[in-house]
Amino acid sequence: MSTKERSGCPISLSLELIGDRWTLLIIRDLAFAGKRHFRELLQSDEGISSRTLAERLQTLVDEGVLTRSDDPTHRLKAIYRLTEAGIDLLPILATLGAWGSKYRKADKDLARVAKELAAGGEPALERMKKSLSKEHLG
Amino acid sequence: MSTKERSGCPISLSLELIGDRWTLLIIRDLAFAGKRHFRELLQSDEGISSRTLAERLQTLVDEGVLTRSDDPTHRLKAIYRLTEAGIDLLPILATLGAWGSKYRKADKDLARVAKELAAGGEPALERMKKSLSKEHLG
DNA sequence: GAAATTGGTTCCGTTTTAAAAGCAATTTAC
DNA sequence: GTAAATTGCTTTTAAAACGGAACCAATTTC
Repeated sequence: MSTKERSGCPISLSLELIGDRWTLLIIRDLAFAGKRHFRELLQSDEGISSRTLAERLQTLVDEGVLTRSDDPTHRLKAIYRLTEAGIDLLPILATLGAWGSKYRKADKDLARVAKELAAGGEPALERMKKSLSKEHLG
Repeated sequence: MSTKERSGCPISLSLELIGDRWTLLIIRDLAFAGKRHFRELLQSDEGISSRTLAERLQTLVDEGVLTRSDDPTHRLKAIYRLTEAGIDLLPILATLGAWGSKYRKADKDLARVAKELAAGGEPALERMKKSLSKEHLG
């Protein structure tokens, strides 16, 4: 993930940060699966390597999409949370999920969930954003 | 771009195909810039290499997101067009554009365009989809 | 006190990517 | 009619990204 920007196009700038095979899966697990710790995020079905996970988390923190804080109940644990910018990635996850449900061979149950979120339109997204704000921003 | 699927998650499946730094920029240029030919697509501000462009176009055709056809007016030219699946990527482009406009240092004018499309909501997207259908599906 | 758990780091081999040059077929300019 | 330009790629070479496995010190659990 290089840092040199290629153009001022908003789509391009987004892709420079989240345009890869892993970043949005990390966000997905923070948003939908309630994961907060490194070892939890390591356990995704897709099997991210610890090296890649560590690097992505670092960049996401640096770029203001996540925060990293100490777990008060366990000194070795770090807590990763979404920032407002991270929560605002939700519409992207939703549209990706809707497209994948429609055009790829997706798991039935997960496809249904994705379609429901998409069918709910902006109101459903706003509700979920608010819920995420409570969980992640406190 | 490996072909082995990592999970049945719709988001993950979408990212396997379009989760990289280039694919959605190609779609963007087909959808917003009216580009149709290889050399036109090569001229993006971001400077994709001809090797990467060729490989991406091939997979997108294979996966049913684009079509490739001969240009009747010029034997050396090929015409790339969006399929229905390609046109349905528009909401993803729109949300990516909106996020980039809000959280990255985007060009002012392009940010305005992106925000307008997002502000128009689903009706604006549907209108643009119909317009793209006319242009690409004929 | 030994074993397990924590968030990573290090190493190494493979895959992906960028940059540049090249190419045969065709079209355009003169 | 011929030389130059244009077409969609392919080839080559080198650099960067990535995956897998092992490893680590600090801490927590048993």
